[in-house]
Amino acid sequence: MDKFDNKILHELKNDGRISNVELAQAIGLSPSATLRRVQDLEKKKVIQGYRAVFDKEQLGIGFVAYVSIGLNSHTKQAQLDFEEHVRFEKEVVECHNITGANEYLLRVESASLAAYKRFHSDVLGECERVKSISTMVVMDSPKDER
Amino acid sequence: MDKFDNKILHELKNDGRISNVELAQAIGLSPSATLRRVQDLEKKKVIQGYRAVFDKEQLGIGFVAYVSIGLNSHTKQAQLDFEEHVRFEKEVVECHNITGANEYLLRVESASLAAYKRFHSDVLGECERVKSISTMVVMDSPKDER
DNA sequence: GGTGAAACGTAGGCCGT
DNA sequence: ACGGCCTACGTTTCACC
Repeated sequence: MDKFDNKILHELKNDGRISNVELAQAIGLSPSATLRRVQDLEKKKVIQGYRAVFDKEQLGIGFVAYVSIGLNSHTKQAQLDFEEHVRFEKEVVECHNITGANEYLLRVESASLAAYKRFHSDVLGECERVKSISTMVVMDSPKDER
Repeated sequence: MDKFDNKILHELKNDGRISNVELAQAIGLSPSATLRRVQDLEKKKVIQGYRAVFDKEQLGIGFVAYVSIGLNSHTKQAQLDFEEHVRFEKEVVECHNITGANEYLLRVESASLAAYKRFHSDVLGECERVKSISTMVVMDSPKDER
């Protein structure tokens, strides 16, 4: 992990589809050496993959919220039950197990407030393990580098 | 935005570097038609870009937390001051303006707990607008599709 | 790490529906 | 307006230095 590798990661973060020749001249190495490094980083799983990023509004995602969830039991089984409950809900984009007053923090992306209400009642409200739900609606994201 | 476009987006979310010919056969169209659609989606900014995703642990990110921030003033100026304060902090990966008891939710990625402590004291503690700080340490992320 | 050449993919014009 | 075919061009990839 020398400065060339760091440059590679920097470039690939900005543009995951940059061509190998462009990448090579951006970091100051030949295309073949660059390719070997990239392949090596992929093999070592430093680079886990590549993803396209989309405009949520144009895809009909008009409502984003972080939802803090408290469970009624602190057992491992309760956690597994809850995780299973949200795993296949496509509106749940992230699920984090956190420290603090509540056990979980979700990022939920819905089409609208109405759609979120449905999610709130039908998914979260129907999970027996859920004790408390606290919704933080995202009004703006002045920084989002993920 | 028909079913072909949706398939394209689905494939590019899974693998942003899939080749056009592979993408074409995955969605059941010819390469040229596929390419035109992809270029069109890029032009319309439905596809905003492509990014490589990395293994944070291998890059020395051993500590991730969501931090809820309350300000001591609800004015627009206070918000702008705070946003400016975190904009150039590279440990702050996300900054969301939210509804609820506190105004902001940050995602912070640090090398270690010690590094986070430094961030907590030197960055957040030194911002005069900040009234309350509540840290939720991420212990696990059973789902993270971003 | 660099060079070169073969294999492969891209990108755009053209035609048919 | 949209998909398929064809082809020149560029890029990737690998054996070799």
